[in-house]
Amino acid sequence: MNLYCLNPICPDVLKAKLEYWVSKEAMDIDSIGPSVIEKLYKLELVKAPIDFYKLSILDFMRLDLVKEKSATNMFNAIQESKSKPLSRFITALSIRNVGKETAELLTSELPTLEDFKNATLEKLINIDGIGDKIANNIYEFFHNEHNLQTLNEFEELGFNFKNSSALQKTDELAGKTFVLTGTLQSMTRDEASDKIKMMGGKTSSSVSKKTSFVIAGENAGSKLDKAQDLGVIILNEDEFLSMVGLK
DNA sequence: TAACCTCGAGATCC
DNA sequence: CTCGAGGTTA
Repeated sequence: MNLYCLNPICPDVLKAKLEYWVSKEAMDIDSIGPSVIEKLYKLELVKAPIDFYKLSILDFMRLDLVKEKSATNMFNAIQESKSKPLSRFITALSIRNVGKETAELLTSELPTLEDFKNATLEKLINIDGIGDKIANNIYEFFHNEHNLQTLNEFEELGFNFKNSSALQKTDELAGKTFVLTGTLQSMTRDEASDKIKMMGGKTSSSVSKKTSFVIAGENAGSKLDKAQDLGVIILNEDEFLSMVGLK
């Protein structure tokens, strides 16, 4: 069972949400990390994600962490994040049990923020992969007065949710599920994952008997052991690159 | 047979 | 968490 801090203004929870907002799987604002957030929070410049978007370059310089150049980078990174895909924004909201994968699933059915606000419980529950828990979490989030007010503020601050241009997909890997483990030399795991999806395959984060292939990079961990236990086909980097036509 | 329950497997969350 | 299989109930 999971335990959560029940204090609604618990500083550690608030800071964790801010860190999650900028994290790679959410808004991916690389130039801002835990130490900047710690200072912004301490100076009461940022208490919630919306506050990031009200900061000036001078505010960053006030932190005594960086000079003008880095401060400008941080400011720009925040402004640019306003055009990230809606799925990233939904992920970043920290709705319980709604992470990257669920957010992507949701935005494929609900392409605009309005769709989220208007979605009925029934509509949410009828989305494949969404059950009553997540449906309720989403519904409640988008029917909470404070949340709606904040969402309006985001929109007023210029969020426009550019969706990534849909490149042409193929179906060579249709029906195949891949699990990546370890470090690849020629690309990151995200890049490999994108390539697999572009070719119609799926990626998963855990190995099971439904896994078609495990791609093992350097220092592969327990997923490799599990693949061996289950007799799942294991590919090294070269074999994977050949399979996807990159070598 | 529909409604309800529990449980395991698979996948994801943070 | 979600889902579906399989058992139980009425």
